[in-house]
Amino acid sequence: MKSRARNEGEKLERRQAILEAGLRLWNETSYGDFTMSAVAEKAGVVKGTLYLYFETKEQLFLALISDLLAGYFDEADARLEEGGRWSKSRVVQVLSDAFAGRDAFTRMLTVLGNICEHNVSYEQLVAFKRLTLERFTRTAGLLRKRLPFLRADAALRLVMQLGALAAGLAQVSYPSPLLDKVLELPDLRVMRVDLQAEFAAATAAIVAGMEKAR
Amino acid sequence: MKSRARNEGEKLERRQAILEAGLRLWNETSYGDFTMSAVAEKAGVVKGTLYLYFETKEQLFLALISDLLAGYFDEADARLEEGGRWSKSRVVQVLSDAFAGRDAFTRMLTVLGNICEHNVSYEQLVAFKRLTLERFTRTAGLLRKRLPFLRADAALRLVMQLGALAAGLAQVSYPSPLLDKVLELPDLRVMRVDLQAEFAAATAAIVAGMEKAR
Amino acid sequence: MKSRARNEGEKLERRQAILEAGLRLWNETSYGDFTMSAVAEKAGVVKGTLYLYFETKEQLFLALISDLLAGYFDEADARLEEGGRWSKSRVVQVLSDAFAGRDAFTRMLTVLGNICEHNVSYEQLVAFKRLTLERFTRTAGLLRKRLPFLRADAALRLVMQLGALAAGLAQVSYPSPLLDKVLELPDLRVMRVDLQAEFAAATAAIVAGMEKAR
Amino acid sequence: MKSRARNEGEKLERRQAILEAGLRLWNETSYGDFTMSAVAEKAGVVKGTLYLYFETKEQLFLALISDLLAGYFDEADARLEEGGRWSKSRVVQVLSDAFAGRDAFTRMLTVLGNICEHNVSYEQLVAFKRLTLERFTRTAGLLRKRLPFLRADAALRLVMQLGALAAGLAQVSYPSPLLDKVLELPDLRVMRVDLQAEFAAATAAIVAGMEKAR
DNA sequence: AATGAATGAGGGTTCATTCAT
DNA sequence: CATGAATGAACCCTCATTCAT
Repeated sequence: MKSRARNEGEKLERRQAILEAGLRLWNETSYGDFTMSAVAEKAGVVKGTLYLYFETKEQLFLALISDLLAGYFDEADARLEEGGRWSKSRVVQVLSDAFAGRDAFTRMLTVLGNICEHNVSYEQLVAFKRLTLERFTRTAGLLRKRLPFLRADAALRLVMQLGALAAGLAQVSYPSPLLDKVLELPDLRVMRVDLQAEFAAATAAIVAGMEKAR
Repeated sequence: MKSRARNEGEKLERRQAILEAGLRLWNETSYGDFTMSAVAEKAGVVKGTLYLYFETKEQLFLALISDLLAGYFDEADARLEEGGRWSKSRVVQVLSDAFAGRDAFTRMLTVLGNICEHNVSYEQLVAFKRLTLERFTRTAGLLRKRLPFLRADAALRLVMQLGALAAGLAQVSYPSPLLDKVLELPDLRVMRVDLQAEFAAATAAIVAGMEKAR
Repeated sequence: MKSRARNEGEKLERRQAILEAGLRLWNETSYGDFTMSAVAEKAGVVKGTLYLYFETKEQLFLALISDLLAGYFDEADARLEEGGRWSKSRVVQVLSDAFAGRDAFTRMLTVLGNICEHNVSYEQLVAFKRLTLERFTRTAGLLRKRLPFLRADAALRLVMQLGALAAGLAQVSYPSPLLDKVLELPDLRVMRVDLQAEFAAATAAIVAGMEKAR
Repeated sequence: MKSRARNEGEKLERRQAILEAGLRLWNETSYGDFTMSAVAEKAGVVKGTLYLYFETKEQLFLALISDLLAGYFDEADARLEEGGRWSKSRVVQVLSDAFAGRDAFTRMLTVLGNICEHNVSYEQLVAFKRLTLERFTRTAGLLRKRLPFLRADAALRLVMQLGALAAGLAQVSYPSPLLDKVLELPDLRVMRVDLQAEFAAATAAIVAGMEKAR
């Protein structure tokens, strides 16, 4: 990729191209193998170039996760704004459906904590947390429209709990090849977790419980 | 610690001493600083010695988490077996109380996924998953006694969901020093999570929801 | 600084502006932090532009040192040409006074050797050495007028020795922050060196010795 | 070099072997090419091994220079303790003779300042400065015996000034191949400096001057 | 059984320089 | 003439693991 990004727009494109390369890599490997060398290679770029667009590996990663986060909430929000009759189960469906095909996102939730511990600047972290909060808040607002029994603070809390739930389920839902083999043992098959299904079930329970609690 | 472990019993003791050293280290540092050198130093032993008792770093870590896991469930189970009147809220209380003072455990849930992906043998992983399943099952059984509306499969599912929830909440509950500073910003304070409280709330909702669904 | 230098004069001006920026930077940082990016930034210019005026970093540095060298000798020479009665001690005074406020110069002597070893062209080096020799010779001539016992070769030798002395003293006179702290230890305080004072003392001794040797 | 250093003595030997490799490298290259990879290669050892013996590159370098410093002063001191009649010129001779064959040492003086600025710990720097002061003091003591007109403080000052002189002369005495070619030009030949000769001349002058000043 | 010196492969990052625009 | 994105080579250093002792 020798062509140069000449203006602001092209710089953004290049940045995006790097992120896409990072995403492709992430889809193939675990965090341990997510190295800057590998990202550079995937992007057809030299390692140093990466540092023109991202100050550290962690910042790149944070940008990646920000995009994926936005992707999930964009879809969920869009569907929450659709018309028709709304029931609890439809809400649950929407929220869990939005995970479909977003393995990269959910797997990333898994390592998020570890990333934020190192090599990210205060400003970057603030920006990321603000972004997260913003999306949480927006979605919480939509949820209140669809689930009128929710109060404002309960709605935000619900989103945060669902986020944690998704992150936790992700931990066990994406077995490494080895774990995958392990879970083929008859007695262990029950430990297999289908993120979407389990998320839907737990979410349904939480929502139902919240309504009951009023 | 130059004395040699001459028999099986002494070997086990030494192994346990290493694990305790590892735990002490884990209480002081993050996964990034959890190096074999550091464990060895804490144990008053030399790096090579570690490999007489654990094939890899990950196996050591898995042993550590197994102990902590057992610790949590030992407490929860013991309290679930106590007498008196049982209500949903008492169950919830017991489950969330058992997290108190178990930061090492919850923090470890955070990195569990990443560990299991690398450098652990098939047998080790089988053993770990079997152990987990065993504890899950036992506790699920106790829960059925305390929450009679639960069916067998629902009880196990509940335990797994709660496990995921705890892991997910842990991700956001143990901020690094930097993140801690970030979360002092007034607008971001709401992103702070108290693992026990949030776990209790979500668990209550899930349990309530499950009862309703019958 | 987007305006273009259209003619020879403007090119020289721009070149000078870069050198001044380099000097400002040098006054703030050590050689390790003297990067082309930093120079460019200080000059309000882009990295590539630097290379329109200087072939390499070292050439830029050499130009900088040439200016500073000239500055020192301009002052010393001017004062050596003043009237009045001349004594050895007045000569010594003049030579050491000229260092006052020239930290940038003396600090640069410190790295001169390392620079000349790399990345400078034959022509550049010839030019620099000729410049140096020229200034040495001119000042040596003035010294002969003020210290009549000096012979021509002795005068030049004196200047060269004083140059070396200054360079050597500079090495120890500009402690890094860490070294500065080290030299606060009572027993090490004696290792602190005041360039001007020490230079004056040694110069006085050398001059006296040369007179005695006749 | 696969054999292992088994005990303290052998560790010291290995450490010494690394330093000797470093010295050999230093004799062939400039500081810019003095990399840990190169040292490792010269020592027939892997890069990581170096870090078993030295915490940083700079510490290794400091150890190297400490050895060379000791070497110079060992020789100078030994000769200053010899019997016979002592004159100023014999003292001067001894001090400048001790530089013979010590190019590595004098060249190192050249970069000393730059090294101490980075990546050396407080303790290391203190140790190095104490070592230096110790040798300075010891030699100053011997000088007083040989040059009875020297007072204690003057003797130490003399040593420090001679040190600076040597460092400064070294800067110009070890031309890179390119500079060497430059100094073949007839008009620049006079800029060539013979460290020993020039050091002797300046030292003679300083000593003479100090005597005169009493 | 215990040691700990040595390995080796790579980690992230920096920077002088180039060259397409 | 000026730009600045891209390069590429090297930098120092880390660490899980091995194996001679």
